[in-house]
Amino acid sequence: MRSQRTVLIAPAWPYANGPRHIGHVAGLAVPGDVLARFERLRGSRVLMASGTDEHGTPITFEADKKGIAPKQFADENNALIVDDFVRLGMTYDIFTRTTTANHYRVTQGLFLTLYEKGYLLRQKQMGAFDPASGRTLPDRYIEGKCPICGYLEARGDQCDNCGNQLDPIDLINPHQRGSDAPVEFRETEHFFFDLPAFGERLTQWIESHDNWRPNVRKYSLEFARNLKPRAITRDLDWGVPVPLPGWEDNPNKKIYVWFDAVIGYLSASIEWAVERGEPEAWKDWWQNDSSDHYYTMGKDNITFHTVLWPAILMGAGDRHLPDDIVASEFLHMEGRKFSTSRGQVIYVKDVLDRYDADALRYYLMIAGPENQDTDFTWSEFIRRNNDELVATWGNLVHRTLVNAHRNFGSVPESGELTEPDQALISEVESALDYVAAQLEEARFQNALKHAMGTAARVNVYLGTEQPWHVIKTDRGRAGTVLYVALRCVDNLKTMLTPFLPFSSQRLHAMLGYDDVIAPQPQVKDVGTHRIITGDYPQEDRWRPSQLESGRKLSEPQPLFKRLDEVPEEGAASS
RNA sequence: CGCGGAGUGGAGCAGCGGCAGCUCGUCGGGCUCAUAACCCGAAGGUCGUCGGUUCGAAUCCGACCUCCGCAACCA
Repeated sequence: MRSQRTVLIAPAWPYANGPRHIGHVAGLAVPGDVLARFERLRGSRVLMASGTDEHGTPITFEADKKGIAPKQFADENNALIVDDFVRLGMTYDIFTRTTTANHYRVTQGLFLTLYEKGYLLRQKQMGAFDPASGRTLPDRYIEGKCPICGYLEARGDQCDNCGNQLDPIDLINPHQRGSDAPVEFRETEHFFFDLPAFGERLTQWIESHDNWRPNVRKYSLEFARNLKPRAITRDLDWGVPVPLPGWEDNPNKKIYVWFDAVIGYLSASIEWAVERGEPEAWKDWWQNDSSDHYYTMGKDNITFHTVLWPAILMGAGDRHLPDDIVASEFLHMEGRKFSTSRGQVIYVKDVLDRYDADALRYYLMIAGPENQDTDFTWSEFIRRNNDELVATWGNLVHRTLVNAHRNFGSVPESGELTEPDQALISEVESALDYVAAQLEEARFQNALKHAMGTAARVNVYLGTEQPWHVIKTDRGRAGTVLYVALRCVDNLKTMLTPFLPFSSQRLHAMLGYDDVIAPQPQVKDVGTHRIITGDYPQEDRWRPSQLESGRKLSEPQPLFKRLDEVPEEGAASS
């Protein structure tokens, strides 16, 4: 009897400044969904909560360029991202937004708690402003002549020519990026979060997590060793209002986007609980020592989840800290880093318009940047699909089902099992345990490779036993071989369901089952906004197949499509 | 000397102290139930460079070279 785990899956919040490319979903969304599906399949109580991150200067900047309000810009991008994620089969229990009343309330509540406990410091600093709007200008939105090397287009934070770190106020002739608009420097007052107050606790806490990937651990420790108070308010008209007298009504003071974005994990959990009519249910995850919290993200987001967010949680008190930080590296395309500004992008939508979600999910999990930066190429995508997904797994399923369906129409009776029969079954069944152990540690590639390798073993078994020959002379034995193969396929289906939910559900039906093994998310309108949610079964089915003889098999259809065309490079770029 | 990651057969990756592995590709063979799919065998690497520790190093240590990331907004 396995004890039920209570698991929070917290994929990083995509920024609503445009559609998502495949690098985004490789790091945060797909790994999170694989974990969530796996945990639900083994009966864990799962809450997967995320949403779009919609505040901050870049949103206002992009909205201004398009001549629309920030909220409208965020609305449009949220809709695009929601669409991508639903098509990818991301089973969020809730995927919401940072522009909801609930999120504002939770963020302001945490702000006030930290304020009352004395963790927020007021400090004056020099800030850069756009004189026209009064908004903060982030360093990288300022350009000017480098005071060190004289390069004309040095950015406020760094000179791309000489590589020196700069302060925007030192630039000669500073102006706003992409225009001649002037930059104004003036004194401004902000709240700073007293991170140094948590330095020691953070260091100890990080050191205690030897299960984290080494780069996450080392990088975070280094960061935690050198903490400075960090601004959590900005001069901006777009964001969560600062909940203090004199600030609340100031149209140009808002909470800094990084602070409100990480709070989303908690606020979304609360929204989910309220939405389902159990307003206290979020506490089972957040005020429960024995729950497990997995955060999935790209490597550039590590310190937000290992230092800043934990510090906020420590400051607030009585909230569960992250348990595992599943940070991926970066995905490049055709040798170059993805870059929206350079048009070097493949959007999720463009892939899904042409290929099945499972093909993309497979590629991202088997060849994605789990341990190091990897390079996405179309030819490799096609090859992985054809040589691995179609040839190994798809073909095993198809040849097994075709033989069984054609000759028996249902799961055949099993005669006495030979030693090879039993050896194969036990090998496949032990793969269930191995894959589970790997997934528990977020070692996706190991898990998936092992499952695929096991599928190859079943192909060898069929090649050796040759039921299509044996049936001419010994129908009983042929039936037994196919029974063994079907049971193995059934087990492999279980292992692969977290990775390949769409095809696994179809296979499930072909094997004669009529229930849902791989549920899919839905979009729900909750009045003020739309969320991704779903009703996902959570029962322990990560167990050896009990496939019974006589179960009717339906007409087998190929699980995956073989792809012939290699698209031209950049075909999906825009 | 800012900090952290990574450099392994043609391609993509795993291994991280004990004869160098996997998938694909290539070559040869087998099979033909299956989406020209499946199976067997072979060739191919002095594991970025140089030095050190060790009975023994891809694996530990040092130096160097190359690539990537870094406090928000391209994950």
